[in-house]
Order: sequence, then structure tokens, then C-alpha cells
Amino acid sequence: MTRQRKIIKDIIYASYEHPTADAIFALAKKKMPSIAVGTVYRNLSLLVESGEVRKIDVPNSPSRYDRPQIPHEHLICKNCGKVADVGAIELIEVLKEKTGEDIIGYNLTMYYLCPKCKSLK
Amino acid sequence: MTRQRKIIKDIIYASYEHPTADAIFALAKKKMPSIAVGTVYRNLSLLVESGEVRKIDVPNSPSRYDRPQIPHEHLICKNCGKVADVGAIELIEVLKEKTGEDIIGYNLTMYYLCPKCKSLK
DNA sequence: TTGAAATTTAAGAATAGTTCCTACTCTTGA
DNA sequence: TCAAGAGTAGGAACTATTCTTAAATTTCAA
Repeated sequence: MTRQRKIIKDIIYASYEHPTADAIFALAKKKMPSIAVGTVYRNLSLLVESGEVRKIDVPNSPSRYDRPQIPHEHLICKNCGKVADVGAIELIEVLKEKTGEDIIGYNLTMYYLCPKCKSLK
Repeated sequence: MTRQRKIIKDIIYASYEHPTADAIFALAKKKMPSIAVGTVYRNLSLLVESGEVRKIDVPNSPSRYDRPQIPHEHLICKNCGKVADVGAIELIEVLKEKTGEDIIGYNLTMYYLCPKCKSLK
């Protein structure tokens, strides 16, 4: 846990804005003006891999980063791109009434090992 | 519906491979050697917008395109990136037993209009 | 404490997917 | 037939992210 990595993690844990890599870089730069973009990206990957930080993939715009709380998913405004949280329980409600007034669409991707790859392990 | 657009649509409807824009371009080029990458992307957007084609956003790799069948979602192999279909019913099963053996993770994004944007409309 | 090896970093070049721009071509309909 | 509008080809431009390289920092055995 280098100083740079600590700063990056702290920024994410202190934020409720689901910041982008760019926003994190800007904030980190205030605390350590010498930090580089590459460092932010590399450390974000490491933090995601270790499970300390959660990555939110946003189609057609920069990924965002979040602290791993109790299970929750994300609502993205189609107009301004703002990301909101949805608790897992609400989520089930939302899925149930998918006809729902405000849900314009959704994108669900699950990850697994396909039979071929599984057999190779 | 231009000739180019027809070719692109036909390729997607004839494929079971969830082709990428690049793969579509390669196949389109066989039927019409003069076609340009930009044309493929532009027509894919138009087809998606009109609902004739469905776009699958794949984090960290090129988007894929699919025909809009009965509701189904996608399973992506974490190792080789292959995309498989999951029917909506299976899907509920999968979500139910989320502890499940093979599901490594998932990414759910829903789209809506946030209160602020909704009030502006 | 020293200093060599290993790790991490800064800086910016490179990459890849996608979009944008411009001039040209095709289609449409009067 | 021909002018206006729509669509296209080709490639430059853009943007988020990754890679590369040399320099800085950390680690840890001696």
C-alpha cells in the first residue's frame, strides 16, 4: 500500500459521487501534485482486483469507482449520466415491475467460465 | 434503408456469434468492398436506435451486436470473452442462486431519468 | 547502516474503439 | 432531366486507457 494508492483509496471511500478515474486523478493531484494519470489507473486496477474498490462500467463513458458496500447496483440517468445507487431489495422490486414508469432500459452482463475454458483449467 | 444498412442488418440477423463492429465490417466488405468503417458504425447506431438491432456493451472490449429476440441476457466468459445467451427464465434462476458455482460476477446497469432531468422535460 | 535488487512511480507515447469531418456520390421527385 | 437532400467513403480526430522507460523509492540481507 504505497502513499499514492492510499490517497486514491481514501478519495473513493470519502466520495458519494462514484468518481471517474479523471475526477480521482484531479483530487489526488491536490494532495500530491506529482502523481500521474497512469499511476491512478494502475492503482485503481489493483484496488479493484483486491476487492477494496468496485468498478462500475458505464457504456460509452468513463468507468466510475465505488466503495464495496452492501450489495447494490446502479441507476444511470440517460440524460446527464449521473449514477445513483439502488439497494438489492429495491432492485428486485424494480426488476419485478419492469414495465415500470421510469426504467428506460438495462444492461445485465454476467461473468462465468464457458465450458471450453472451464475444461482447460 | 440503404444497401449498406441492409447488408449490415442481414449480417447480424444471420449470425449467432454476437459479432463485433469489426467483424461486421469484415463481412460487409466481402459483399461490398468499398464500404467504410464509419458507415458500419453509423448504421449500427441507427439500427440500434430504431430497435432493429440490439447492442451488447462489453466492458473493456468492443461492443457486440445481436438481433432483438425474446428477452434474453448475456453470459461472457471471463477467460476467452465468448458471449452466450441466457433466457429470461434461466436468468431468474441464475439470479436466485447467485451463490452459484460458475457465476464469477455480474454487472447490472439500469437506465432512467433522474428526478432533476425528469423535471426538465 | 549500507547498498544491491526489486518494486513502484512519473511522464508521456502508444493503442484501440469509436466518432467526426469533408468532399463526393447516389437517390428522389418535380 | 436535374436540383436538393440524404447517405457514403476515407481518413483524421478524439478519448479513455494501457504500455514503456528511466528514475525514484522501498526492502531487507549483510
